[in-house]
Amino acid sequence: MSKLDVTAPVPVAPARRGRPPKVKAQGVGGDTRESILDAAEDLFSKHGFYGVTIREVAREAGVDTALVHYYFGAKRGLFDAVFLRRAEVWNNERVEAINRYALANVGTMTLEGLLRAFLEPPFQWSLKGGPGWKHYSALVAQTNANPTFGGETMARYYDPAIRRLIELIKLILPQARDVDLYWAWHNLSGALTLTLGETGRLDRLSSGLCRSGDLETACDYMVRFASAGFRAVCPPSP
Amino acid sequence: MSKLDVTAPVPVAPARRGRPPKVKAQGVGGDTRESILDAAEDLFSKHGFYGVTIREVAREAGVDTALVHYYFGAKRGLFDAVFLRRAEVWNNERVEAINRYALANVGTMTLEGLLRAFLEPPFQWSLKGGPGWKHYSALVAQTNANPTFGGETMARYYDPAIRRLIELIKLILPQARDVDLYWAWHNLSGALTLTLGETGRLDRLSSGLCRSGDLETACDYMVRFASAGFRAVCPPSP
DNA sequence: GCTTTTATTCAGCGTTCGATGATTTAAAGG
DNA sequence: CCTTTAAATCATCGAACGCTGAATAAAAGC
Repeated sequence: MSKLDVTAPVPVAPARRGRPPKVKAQGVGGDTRESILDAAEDLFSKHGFYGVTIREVAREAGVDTALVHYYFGAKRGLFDAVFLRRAEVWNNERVEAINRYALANVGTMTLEGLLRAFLEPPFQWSLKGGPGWKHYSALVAQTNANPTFGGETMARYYDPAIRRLIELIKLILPQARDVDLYWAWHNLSGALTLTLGETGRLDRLSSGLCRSGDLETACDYMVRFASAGFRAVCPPSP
Repeated sequence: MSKLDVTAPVPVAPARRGRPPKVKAQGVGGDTRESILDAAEDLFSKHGFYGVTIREVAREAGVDTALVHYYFGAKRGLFDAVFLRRAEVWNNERVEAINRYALANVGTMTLEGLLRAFLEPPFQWSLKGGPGWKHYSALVAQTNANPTFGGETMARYYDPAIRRLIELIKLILPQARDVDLYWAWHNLSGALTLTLGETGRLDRLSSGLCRSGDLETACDYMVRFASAGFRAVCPPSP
C-alpha cells in the first residue's frame, strides 16, 4: 500500500477565475477546447455515451464542468463534436489513397492492393497518430456497432468513402453484382471494427499467441482474408 | 393529434401489495423473474449498461424497482444474469453442431460445411427463437465489441466453443498455424458480431439493396466469405 | 482608455439514479 | 392452525446527474 493520500487536495492549479492570461508557448498547453475534446474522446471510447459524465470529462481535462457546456452545449453536442473532429481527415485520406492507387495502376489493380490502400490509413493513424487517434478508432468501432449515436456523421462522411471503394472494386471484379459487394463489405467492415477496437478478446482467446495491439499484423491478415472473401462471394469470371 | 391523454392513470393493474395469489395457467404470465430478465435484455441490447435505468427495466417488466433488486441485487448483477441466461444454450448448440458435422463427415469435411454448422445456430435462434433471442444476439454483439462487461462469461462459455471450432478446422487445413487460424477467426468474429447486431447500417449504405434483417442471406455470404478467407491466410497445401 | 467580447470558475437548482428498510400478502412447512 | 418463508409494493434516502445564471478576469476592438 502506498502511503500517498490521493484524496488530499494537491494544489497543482490555483483555479483562478476569469479569462486566463495569454501564454506565449502555445505548443505546450494546447487549446482548452481541444483538451476537452481529447478527454471526452478517451472516455467515450472506453465507456460509451451514457457511461461518461460531464464531471468526469471536465476533471480529466482539468476544467470546470460549466466550461464544457460553454463550448459544446448539451452532452450530446460534445459527443457529436468528438465524433466529427477526425471524421473528415480519416475519410479524405482513405479516398485519396485508393484514388492514387487506381491512378497509378490502371489496368493492373489487384484486390489486395486496393484494399490495403483503403485499410492502411486508419491502421496507421491508430498506430502512429498519438493516443487521440487510437481512442477515436475505438469510438468509431463502437459507434459502427450501435449507431444510436453518430448515425448522421456516419452517413455523411463514411458512406461516400465506402461507395467509392466499391466503385473501384467493380473495375477489378467487373462481373460482380452490387448486392454481392455490399454484403462482402459488410463482412470486412465487421472485421475492421472489431480489430480497431483493440478489445483484447483475441489475446485471451489465443492465450497470448495473438496481440490485439499488433495492428500491422492485423492489417496484413485482414487484407488477405477479405480479398479472398470478396472473390468468393462474386460470380466467377468466365 | 390524438385526443387520448396518455398521462392519465390507466388502472390496468391495481398494484396490490404483498405476495400475489398463485395463478393456475402458468403458461401465460410466465415467471416474474424471467419477465424482468426479458425487459432488461431488450433494453440493455439497445442502450447498453449505462443507458438503461433500473426504473425503466421495472416499468417495462410491470413491477416495482425494489423487486429488481430483490432478485438480482445490484444493477451489475442484473446485467450478468441477462448475459448468462442464454450463454450455455447458445454455445452448447454450436459445439454439438460442429461435433455432429465432424462425426458425419469423417475425411470429407469442408470449411464451408463446418463453418455453416457453427454459424447457423445463432442465426437460427435470432430468426426463430422469439424476440428475446434477437435481443440477446445484439447484446452479445455489443459486448464482444466492448468487453468491459461480460468478459468473464465470454471467456467461460464462448472461448471453449471457438477453440473447438479451430481444432476441427485444423483437420481440414492441417498445414495451418495456430496464429493464422486465430487471426482468421478474429476477422470472422467481427463480421458475425456486426451482422447479429442488425444495426441497419448496411441498409442505408446500400440504399436498401441489402437488408440487415435478412439473416439467411447474411449467413450464406458469411460462410462463403470466411471460408475463402481462412484458406487465404493459411500456407497453401503442397 | 473605455467598452465589449471571450474564457473561465463558482454556487447551486431541480431531477433522476441506485439502493434499502419497512410493510404487506400469500404460499409452504410442520 | 400456526409459524416461517417467499414475493411483492411503498416510501424514501443520499448521491450523482445535466445544466444554468452570476460573477470575474483578461483580451480585443475602437
